[in-house]
Amino acid sequence: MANTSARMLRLLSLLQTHRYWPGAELADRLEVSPRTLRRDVDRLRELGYPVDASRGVAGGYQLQAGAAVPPLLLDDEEAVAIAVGLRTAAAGAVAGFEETSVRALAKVIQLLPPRLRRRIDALQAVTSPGVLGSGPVLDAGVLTTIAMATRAQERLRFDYTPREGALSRRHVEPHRLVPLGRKWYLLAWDLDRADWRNFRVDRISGPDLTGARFRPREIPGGDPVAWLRSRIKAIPSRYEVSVLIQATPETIRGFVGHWGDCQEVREGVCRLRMNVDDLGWPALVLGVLGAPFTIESPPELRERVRAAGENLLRETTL
Amino acid sequence: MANTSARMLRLLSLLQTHRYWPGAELADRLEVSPRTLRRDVDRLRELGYPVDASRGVAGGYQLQAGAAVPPLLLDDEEAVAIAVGLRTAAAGAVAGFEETSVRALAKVIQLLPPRLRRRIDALQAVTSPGVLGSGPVLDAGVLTTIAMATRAQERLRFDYTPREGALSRRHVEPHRLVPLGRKWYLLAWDLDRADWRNFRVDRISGPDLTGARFRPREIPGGDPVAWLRSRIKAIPSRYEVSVLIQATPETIRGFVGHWGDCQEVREGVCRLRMNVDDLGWPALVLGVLGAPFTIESPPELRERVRAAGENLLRETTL
DNA sequence: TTCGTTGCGGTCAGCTCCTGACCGCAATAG
DNA sequence: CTATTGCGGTCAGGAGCTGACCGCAACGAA
Repeated sequence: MANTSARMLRLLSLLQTHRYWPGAELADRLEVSPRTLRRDVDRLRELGYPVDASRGVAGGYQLQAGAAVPPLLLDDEEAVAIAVGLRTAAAGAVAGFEETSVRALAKVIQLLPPRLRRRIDALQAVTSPGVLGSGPVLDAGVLTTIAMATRAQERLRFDYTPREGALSRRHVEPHRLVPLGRKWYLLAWDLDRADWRNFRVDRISGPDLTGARFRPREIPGGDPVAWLRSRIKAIPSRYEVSVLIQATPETIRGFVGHWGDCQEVREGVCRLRMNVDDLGWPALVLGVLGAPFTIESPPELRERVRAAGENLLRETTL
Repeated sequence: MANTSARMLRLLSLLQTHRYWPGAELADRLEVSPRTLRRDVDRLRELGYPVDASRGVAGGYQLQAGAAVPPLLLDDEEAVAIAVGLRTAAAGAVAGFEETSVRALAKVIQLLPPRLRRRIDALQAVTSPGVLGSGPVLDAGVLTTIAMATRAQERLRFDYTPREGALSRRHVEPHRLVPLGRKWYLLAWDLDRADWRNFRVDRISGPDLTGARFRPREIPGGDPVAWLRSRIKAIPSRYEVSVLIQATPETIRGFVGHWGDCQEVREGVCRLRMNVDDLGWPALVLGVLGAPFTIESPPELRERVRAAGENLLRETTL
């Protein structure tokens, strides 16, 4: 408690919160003399954390950005916000960040006190609406639990419903979570079958950490992603969509964000390209934009657009 | 360097990464005797970080979740993932979390080394698509800069384009960022006008931190949100959407997530309610679901859906 | 069961380095 | 110019850190 290390952490924490601190106040809070505070600040600087100081009336100390990421000292709210944000990103809201996000999430969650975990779970329903038509909605709790088990090298039990076949309880050593073609896969050593298996995360339910540690086995070939790709029968076929739209690039980007690439081909006309699994999404973008358009590819989109249009015009009485 | 504090941080960092560490290896890495390592572990425990130890062959140390959030020691990737996730959440991907997210984001960003900030900025285009039809797309960089200025109590200059009137350069003391009705507002003391003003963040461009500190003034009344509400002429009128859809609640929730409230009114028919600023979004939902529906309110939605349907059926050649 | 491995914690001597007090100096705002 | 605030040198005292050594307690494999 009266420890130097603890005091340094508290000092870092103080510097991370308010931003500008008079030296006297810091010294007071840390219950040391101003001289010792100056020494502590020096120590932080030696550790690589750039602490700025300004003199004169209303001078003070301030932690700046440095070369390394300093230990983040978070309060409850911030920690929850970070976890929620990461969950959203992991669920696919930010393309290309799924895996990194889920790794960071596992780290954060593991360190979080149980009460905060519960708060995050309670907010589970509040995850992003996903991307329309992006396929089955992933249970963020399931994903998180698996990520934690993978990270902690803990055996995992869960219920699995294969594409065809009945639900069964599995017992595995989770090896790695891989996002592939908009879906999450768990690559694991199946203890009952004594072999490597992959599982689609959206088919997993009721995951339980067993608490039993294991020594990670070597994945054959060494590259989990390559191995997974070779094993998955069908990566969901994707459509390459290309349409011309009579609108400004800004308007279009406002709707599709980064989910599509928008190029102006001539004054007032843009070519929008996107890769999707489901054609419902581009169809509706066209509908809601309400601008004249031409479908270049794929042909299936034309069918889909027609069907969507007819459905929209056919309001019924339920 | 050979400091105890530094060593404790390194130990915490090690315990946060791999998860299970044999004592001998930790002692080796920290270049101390095993006895000292045990003492360091004890110190961590005294500081409130629960470090588990298991004995026997393959024993080791492990950091568990405790009562407080320990200092998060992140590597570059994790830090970037967190920032990107928070940005996404702040941009409105997670309802109700905008403000908390932006506060946490400001904290994280400020501590991040410049090279990581650049990486995040480079990923700016990769923010979430927002919610379709949610209005103007917010520049995450602008929002972040303002949040940093607010947090750091630094004066801010930016270009502002009011709803009516010409662009002008402003110089303000940023007081608070408030998300209101799906838009962000900056509440600030305008230095040129010597009065409180509020600014819509999506009308702000080219924000610059001046580096000049200021002592925060008292907002009249003390409640920034209340003050802001009273000043904003028109909070964007919201529509209360209510539709009947012939589909299971699960299907509908899979698409709308938490953005709507879905109640089964009778077998196979649900009532979906949502509050939106823009009718494009509910129109999209109806279209993508592709199920029979009845619009209960508002009447404008019927127009909108009809227009979208007709537009879809009228492909042209551009 | 037995045995090896690994963590636990007491004790001790040595000494590092932390602390507070005191000082004069430098930068900054008004 | 002056008050305020941070900077850093020096010193003496002592808190507390370190490594070495010890026997003990879990744990798992043979």
